[in-house]
Amino acid sequence: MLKKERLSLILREVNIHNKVILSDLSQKLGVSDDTIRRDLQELADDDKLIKVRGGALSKSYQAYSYKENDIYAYQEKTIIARKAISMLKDDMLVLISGGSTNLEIARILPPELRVTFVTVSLSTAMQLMEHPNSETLFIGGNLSKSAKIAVGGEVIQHLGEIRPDICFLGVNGIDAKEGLTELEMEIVTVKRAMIKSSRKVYALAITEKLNSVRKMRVCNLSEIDGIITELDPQNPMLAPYHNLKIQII
Amino acid sequence: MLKKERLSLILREVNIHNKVILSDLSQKLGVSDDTIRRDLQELADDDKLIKVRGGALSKSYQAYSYKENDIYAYQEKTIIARKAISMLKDDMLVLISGGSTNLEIARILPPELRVTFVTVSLSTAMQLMEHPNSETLFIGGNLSKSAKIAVGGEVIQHLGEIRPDICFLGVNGIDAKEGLTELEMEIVTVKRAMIKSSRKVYALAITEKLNSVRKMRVCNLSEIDGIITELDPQNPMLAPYHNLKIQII
DNA sequence: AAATTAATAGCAATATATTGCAAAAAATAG
DNA sequence: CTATTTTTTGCAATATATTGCTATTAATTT
Repeated sequence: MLKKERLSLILREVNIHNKVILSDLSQKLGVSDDTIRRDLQELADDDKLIKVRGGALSKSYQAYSYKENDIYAYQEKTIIARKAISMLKDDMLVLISGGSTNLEIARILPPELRVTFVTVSLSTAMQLMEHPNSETLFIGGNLSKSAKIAVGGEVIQHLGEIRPDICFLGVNGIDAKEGLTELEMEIVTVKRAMIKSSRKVYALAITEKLNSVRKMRVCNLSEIDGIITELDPQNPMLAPYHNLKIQII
Repeated sequence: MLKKERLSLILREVNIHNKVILSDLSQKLGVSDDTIRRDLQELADDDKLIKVRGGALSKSYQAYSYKENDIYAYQEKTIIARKAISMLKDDMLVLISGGSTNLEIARILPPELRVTFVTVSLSTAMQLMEHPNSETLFIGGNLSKSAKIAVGGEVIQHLGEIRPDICFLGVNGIDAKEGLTELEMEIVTVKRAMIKSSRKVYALAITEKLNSVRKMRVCNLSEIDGIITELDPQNPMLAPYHNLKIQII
């Protein structure tokens, strides 16, 4: 049996039953536990399932048990959020993706700012509701359980109909050569549409995300206008990005 | 059984019943008390529940005693939610409005249920994201800060394009003569569109809301199919509604 | 105060993970 | 096709996690 076959069988199994037991799989497929373990690891790396001790759970099952609600790298994200906010002016139309850095922007938004936000992210929208002077437009569609954002054709179409002044894009992977990368195709599609519709696009990236590459490419860095990090723009870590004719903020 | 599964089940149990007894769990799940104790400890460390001597309480139950406004009349709403859920069958298209009773439905939804939800409410959508087997479609539009739901023409238009099997409508005011009433015109418009598009419409009303009238009328009671309350359908308080040829559940 | 019940800590048995490694299989280049 | 390189696989040794058990302590009830 080819490895690919095995992988897709495993994936099918986990999607049907919401869980798989490692030892069951190794027996059923006639390979060693180690092989299955590596398979599950690989699928987990690709975000296709959740690996747990002794087996795996489907991504949707995961919901109940492990939710990452702690705000990781909080300090860094606040710095990025402040830089981003300083670029906003009254009456702008601002497109804002999901992710915790964008959530932080929504949280620390100055109350007197009067802008209209457009978003596809439930959490971001929720936070924007707290702001007294801004309007929020939510672009609806099928909701992705993993990212909690609206995805699909309808979203893309809608994004094509607006022309935001600025877009703050949370990133999963960012690399000078490979550009912006993501884990899920659905999200890639939405982000591409966001980039296309906006006059200016800034990627928000904490140091940790710098020079990391995921499976799916969103775009080259030349297609966006700038990167906002928590570092000083002159920091040597940002050197690889200085040759690219994009702003480093 | 995988550990994560067990944790999920416990969390689910505690969310449905508001409390769990340690020994009940160990018996039901066929593991030792110690294991359950450690599980509860772990979930408590993750802030998913409140560990108490001999068992655990759900966080929302705890919240009930703190901030009454948030999860007011929690018990009653859970009863209504259970009744509503009993009407759902696999593969249904379910339109669900905002409000805390609908939130409760989303919260205690049986994991194995496979339905597609359509909603305009951010909070409801957020909660539905936790469900492993259901799809959720969010109808986007301008977000209303007070109700945290999408409103406006786009929403109305979209609602006209779907044909849900059933609609659970949270209500603000309900009265035998005046019908369903609301405080804001924007919401009235959305609710009317929801009623119009759905094959069956059920209003969710805790006793407290019965016989109350707000400024804006949504519809007469003859225009909906039934009322779900936490009371026994034969309860005298419901007498005024029995003449109306609509279901009392 | 005595009896009951639950929590804690330490321990042992078992199950699962990780790592490095070598053989086998597959892919690639010549 | 053959030789070479890369990937995949199973294995062994070691490390870690999970679980149930016991003894002890703490809390609660009678």
